[in-house]
Amino acid sequence: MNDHSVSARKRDKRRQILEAAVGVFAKQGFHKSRVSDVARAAEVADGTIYLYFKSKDDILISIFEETMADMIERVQLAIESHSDPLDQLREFALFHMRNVEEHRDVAKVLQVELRLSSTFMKEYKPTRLQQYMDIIGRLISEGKEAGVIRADVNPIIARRAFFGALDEIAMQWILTPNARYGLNESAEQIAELFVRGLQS
Amino acid sequence: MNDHSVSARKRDKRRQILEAAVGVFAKQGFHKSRVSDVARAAEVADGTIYLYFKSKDDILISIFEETMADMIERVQLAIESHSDPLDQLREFALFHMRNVEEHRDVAKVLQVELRLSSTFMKEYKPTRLQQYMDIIGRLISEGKEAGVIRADVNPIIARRAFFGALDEIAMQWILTPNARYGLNESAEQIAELFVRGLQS
Amino acid sequence: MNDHSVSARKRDKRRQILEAAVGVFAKQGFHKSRVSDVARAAEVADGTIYLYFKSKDDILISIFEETMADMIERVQLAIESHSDPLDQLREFALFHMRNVEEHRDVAKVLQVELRLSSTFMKEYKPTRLQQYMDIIGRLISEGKEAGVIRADVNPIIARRAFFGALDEIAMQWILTPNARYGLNESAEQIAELFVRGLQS
Amino acid sequence: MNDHSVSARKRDKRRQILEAAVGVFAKQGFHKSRVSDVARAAEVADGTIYLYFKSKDDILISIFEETMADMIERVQLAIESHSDPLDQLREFALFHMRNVEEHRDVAKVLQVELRLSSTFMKEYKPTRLQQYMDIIGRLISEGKEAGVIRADVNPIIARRAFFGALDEIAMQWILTPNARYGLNESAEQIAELFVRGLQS
DNA sequence: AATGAATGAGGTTTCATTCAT
DNA sequence: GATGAATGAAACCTCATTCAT
Repeated sequence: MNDHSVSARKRDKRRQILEAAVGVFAKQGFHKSRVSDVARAAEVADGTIYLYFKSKDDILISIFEETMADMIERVQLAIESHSDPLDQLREFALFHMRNVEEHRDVAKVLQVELRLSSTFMKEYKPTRLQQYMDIIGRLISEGKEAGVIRADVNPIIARRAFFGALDEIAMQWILTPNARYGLNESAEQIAELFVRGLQS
Repeated sequence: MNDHSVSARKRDKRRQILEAAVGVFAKQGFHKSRVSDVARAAEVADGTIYLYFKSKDDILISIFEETMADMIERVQLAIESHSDPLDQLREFALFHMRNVEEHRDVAKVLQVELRLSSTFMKEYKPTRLQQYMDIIGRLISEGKEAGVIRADVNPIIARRAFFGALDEIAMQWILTPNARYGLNESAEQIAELFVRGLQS
Repeated sequence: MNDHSVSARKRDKRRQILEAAVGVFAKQGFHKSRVSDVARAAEVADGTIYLYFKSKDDILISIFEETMADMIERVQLAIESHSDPLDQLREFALFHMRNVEEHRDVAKVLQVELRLSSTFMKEYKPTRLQQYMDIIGRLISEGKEAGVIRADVNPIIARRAFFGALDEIAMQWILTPNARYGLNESAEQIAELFVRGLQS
Repeated sequence: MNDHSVSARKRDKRRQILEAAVGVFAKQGFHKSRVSDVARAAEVADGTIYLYFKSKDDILISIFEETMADMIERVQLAIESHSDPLDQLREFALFHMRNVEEHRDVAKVLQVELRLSSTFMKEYKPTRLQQYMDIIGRLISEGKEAGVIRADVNPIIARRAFFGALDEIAMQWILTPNARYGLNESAEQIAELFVRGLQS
């Protein structure tokens, strides 16, 4: 057995636990999920979890970190196909909502459960979230430089407002079993609102 | 002892507990606050709390309910001074942020602690929050009827986007001890964004 | 208002509480009954109970004491109509069971609830119960002197065995909603057993 | 480590807790004993108790269940040495009392503490006690068939009367530190009483 | 005598984490 | 690396009782 296969197996087991955790947390909620529930779902022993994660919270944070890293990468690819910053913003909104729709379990854990965890938002600094929002901020700044966005727009405030709008709608959609509006329509509406609101 | 003084004393004690709870929850967080911490701060015995509230969660929910009821009333008064729905929306944003700024402790409990409580958002239906958001929705609908807001705006999506934007900024301001931007500037920026975004 | 009426009213309120307590304890069980439940049933304030009884346990003990005092008096009247100690024993059994049947609530409290109270049987010395059982013991001793009961019967053991037999059957009847045998038949059977068992 | 030693150790720890519990409950009473008292006596952590028992009540019920199962087995062996049902009844009485005398702590827990526990006698159906009493009933029925016991004896009533008599005496002996009569004499007296009372 | 608001002690159970095997 | 038995900290709430009015 060579090094590669060992570390590959290791990564596999880590992934195995992470995927089991997403399912368990989405179904029962983070708080109500016991570590042993995750262990059972991942088909490992309780103690094994602690070979890969520092704590129960660390599992949640890892889900967040890794999902966000992936999203940051993919959203950048998605917006590359446009050149106008405003079109890119629209693309961002569509991407975000499509992502929530396609990975409901992951989205539920990130949107709902993550916030119910007392460590998050307080002790943990969500750098990844910052990075994700920074993409929005960069687009706004580029728009300002290109003259398509009003000069008096504060990119720091605007990017957070944009993200807040997307986030609130996504949260609602996740919590409501049968939402009245699809996320696609919501994304379009929000994009339209902000594009009009931002442009010179 | 007449009826007035008795029920007044009773109301007083309830308020005494509620105010102590806001302080304790804002400082230590809801989860880390013990009922006896609230009792000590309110200068009553632990058991007394349960004469006025069903449970620890009930204290949190009562803070929410009563603060929201008050805000709903006051925001309606605040927007009455304007007649244009778009001006009223701007006033709403300013009112909301002014409120967060002036009652930081209460805002912190509502914005942060309430969401960390596992009962809330899941078992408890936040009717008051709905009512508060409904005011935004009503302004948008009125704006559409008056022709100052685009006909293709979906008020249900837009009101939630507007609230989400305000909420995200407020959350950030509360969690960041020394925020770069005052809430007043943020309110203006968001109002401007949405007014431009919504208008025909 | 003269002394008589005052103390009469006092006795009335005491009785009022005692009767309410029997009902409440029989229905909910002593342990699950709160003092305020008894107060509400007796239509007095919680504190009033403590003007008449030292503690919650004291209510239970008072029910016991007063019921037993009454039963001791009445059972003596009942057995007076017979002269043969063995007939008197039979009468005792019949009286005991008739009493359980006719005052099911009181019996339930005495038989079941009293024993579930941790003070009773341990700290409290049930003198009245002793007195009640002494009547059986006396009948047995008289029977021995009269020669109708075997000389080798130990009255102290026999009286407790007799009471234990009655008590166990009564307990079962009280706990079983629809008992297979009426208490009258049980009394006859036990009497027959002991009369035959005791006689020379 | 082989399977045997693992499950043996497991059984050992369970027994360790059970034996500690008997001692603690007998000394302090079930109600006054805290789970941590039992844990300390058994030299395990508080939480370990809950790996073997569902609740504090479950410990008590387990003591009862397992002791009764053992007694049922042993009393049947004990009465096998006789063939006459009346001799067997006598043997039963002697066995029962000998058992109480030899396992005073266990008997105290079963006789006294079990009844003071509010769950028992009310929610829990004591099947084992029924089985134990059934042995008496069976002996009586066999006696009737063999013609040594009166035809008009109701076995259901008689068996409970017999058990009640034994139980009441045992209870008294356990509660009275220096009882006047040994349990052996009491067993003989009760056996004599019932044998004479039952026989044709 | 009557009230009832206020008191405050007290204990079971869960479950994240550890560590000997 | 993997296991899973063992650990032990931690806090909500009830309700008998008191006492100022």
